[in-house]
Amino acid sequence: MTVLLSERKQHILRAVVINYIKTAEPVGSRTVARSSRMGLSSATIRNEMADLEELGYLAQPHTSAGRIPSQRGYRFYVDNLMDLEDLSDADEIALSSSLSTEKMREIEQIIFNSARVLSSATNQTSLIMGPQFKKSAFRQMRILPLDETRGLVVLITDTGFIKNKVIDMKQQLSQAELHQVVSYINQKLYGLTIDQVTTSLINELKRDLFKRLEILEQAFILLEESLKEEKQIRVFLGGTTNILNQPEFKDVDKIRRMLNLFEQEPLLFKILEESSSDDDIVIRIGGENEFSDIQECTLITGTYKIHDKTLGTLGVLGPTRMDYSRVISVIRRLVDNLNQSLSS
Amino acid sequence: MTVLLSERKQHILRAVVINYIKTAEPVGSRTVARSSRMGLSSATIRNEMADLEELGYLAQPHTSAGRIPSQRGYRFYVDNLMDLEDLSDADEIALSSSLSTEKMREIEQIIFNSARVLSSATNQTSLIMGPQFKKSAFRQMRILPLDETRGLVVLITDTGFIKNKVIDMKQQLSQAELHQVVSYINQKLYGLTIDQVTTSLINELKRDLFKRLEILEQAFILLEESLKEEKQIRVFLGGTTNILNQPEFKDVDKIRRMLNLFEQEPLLFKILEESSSDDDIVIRIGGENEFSDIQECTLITGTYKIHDKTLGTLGVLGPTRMDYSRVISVIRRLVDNLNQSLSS
DNA sequence: TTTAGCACTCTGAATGCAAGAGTGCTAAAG
DNA sequence: CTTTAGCACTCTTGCATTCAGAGTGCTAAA
Repeated sequence: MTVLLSERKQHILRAVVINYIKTAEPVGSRTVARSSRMGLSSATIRNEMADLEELGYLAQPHTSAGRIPSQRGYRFYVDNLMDLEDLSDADEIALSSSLSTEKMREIEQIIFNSARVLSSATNQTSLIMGPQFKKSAFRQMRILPLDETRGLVVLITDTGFIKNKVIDMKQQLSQAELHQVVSYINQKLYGLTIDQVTTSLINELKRDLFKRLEILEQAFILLEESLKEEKQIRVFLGGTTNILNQPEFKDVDKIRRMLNLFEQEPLLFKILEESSSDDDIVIRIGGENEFSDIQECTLITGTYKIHDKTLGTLGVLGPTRMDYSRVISVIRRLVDNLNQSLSS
Repeated sequence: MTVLLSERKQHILRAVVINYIKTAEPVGSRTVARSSRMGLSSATIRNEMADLEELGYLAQPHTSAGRIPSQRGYRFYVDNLMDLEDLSDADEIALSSSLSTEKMREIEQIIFNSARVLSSATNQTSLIMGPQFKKSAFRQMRILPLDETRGLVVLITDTGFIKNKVIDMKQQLSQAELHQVVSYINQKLYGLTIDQVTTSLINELKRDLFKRLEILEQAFILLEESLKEEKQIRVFLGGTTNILNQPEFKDVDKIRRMLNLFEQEPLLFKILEESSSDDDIVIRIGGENEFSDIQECTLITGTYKIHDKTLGTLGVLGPTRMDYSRVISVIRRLVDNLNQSLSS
């Protein structure tokens, strides 16, 4: 996989990719000859392009059409030819302003907002996976009496999740008793990730406490339900309609398959998880994706974290013909922003 | 607006509507002659259909095509001709099973699930608006100390909303003091709807208490933010891709406009609110809709409530050619179900 | 009042044609 | 040996034409 292409071929490949990204039309030799001012005639370019096709970097929709980059061509472009410019000042301003909308309080809101910004900045569909509840560490549980027979159970994790549920208590409970039970639970569970709070552990707790208090059964139900419920983590989508603007999706059937995918959260989750890594940014071009549904697409993802602990992944999904450079810059920017906003 | 149509015309109109709903093809005189066994030849039917067109109940896409119902035709059908059958046993079973998935705990989950069920039972896109936070009555506010410097503020309404926020307290606060403040607030706000808790009322409270305690500022922030944040109520969508299956949406441009609409929650909210009423079920056919974006669609909505207090609205949005009878039955069924599940 | 018959209209699919874009190849020029 | 000009060839796209099929409206007879 070493670089075997002559300087000139690289130039031409680059020109084709850039041009195709911009116009979505197969690009012909004339166009390349004109755009890359290397003083060569279209005939020469033609020969080189034929070679590039032979080597698998370009493809031809049909004889006598221009060339379009193949998956391999994009890959080579991304790895060797693309220059990553910083965002323009205008972009930078636009982004900051739509992100910094004062301190948003809910973590969900931050994520949701990011999805919106990401999609509108890239004109593609964006996906964001929020912090995973199950990987969060149990911090504490509280029970707040509401009236004689009811109480509010609250469960808090280190990543800022707050789950709650109103429960009916069968008997009245003294403050002291309540306090005792709750602190016992807290002591047992503190620091464990939600993943680690297994049903058997809960049952064990129950055994310890049940003899004394049958009342809190519903508090345990909250715990147990939390475990189940969050199997599928929420994935936020932005700009799902952007995909309709792409000329590669003018076929209703393709659109249907794509939108269908978007409605299946668990699948989206898998796709994102699959693509998340400790690396900076992951780029999956066409067939490099595991999932057959998106093998005509490119997925670019970044991972945001806090104190080296991975929180979630965000990314952009679009046709392989996308503005790689720009999308990468925007994702970088958003990852930075999330890292920062969430460290509070 | 009295019924001026002869028995026979009604029969024919009915046949046309039913047929068109099923096939999505303009229906011609031959088809009607065959399907409605009234022993008339196609020529006779033809004359009647010409009359019905004159009267505005039918329309012709072009000369020498069959007829399709006009908006007025649908309206007449819905008001006078449609017979509402109960759901088939099979449907009934399918619905019950997907609805009764044990007691779901979160109100949001119930709503969300209903959206899914509604869309898949009707093959259309469904919209559901949850209970309106702002119309809920303040029940109580609590502050739960977490550690020395932080506390959890919890806000509870009569419709089961639970809002919470972790706050930093600048100074430590004794249990007693805390209790005093909180119960003062509760006393002042109890029973008011969130709508009625205006900024000025909050400021008044602040004035009363500030002198004593500057610490709780953030608790007030929760209150204030709750007011702002929930301006746009969540609208849940189900089966947005169903619309792609309808032959009337085979144009990418229409699809785009539709999906775009779906991304604009505030608009959806308006549409639903507009269409909600104390009546049982509201049907808006084509141009009867206020919003120009959906004037090629029919919106059928039902309103669910608890103890005569309106909680929210749910509905189905699809092409004017939809299976009115079935959709109405399903919506009725779901409204009943929601009324019941939410009365706990 | 109903019906049979017929001319007429419109759609949609199939076909053919011309223009345009781009290629591949060959032969000449550098 | 590399580059370029020229040219024949291919494929798409848009446009016009044709033709069968479906359905109508009208007229005249039952």
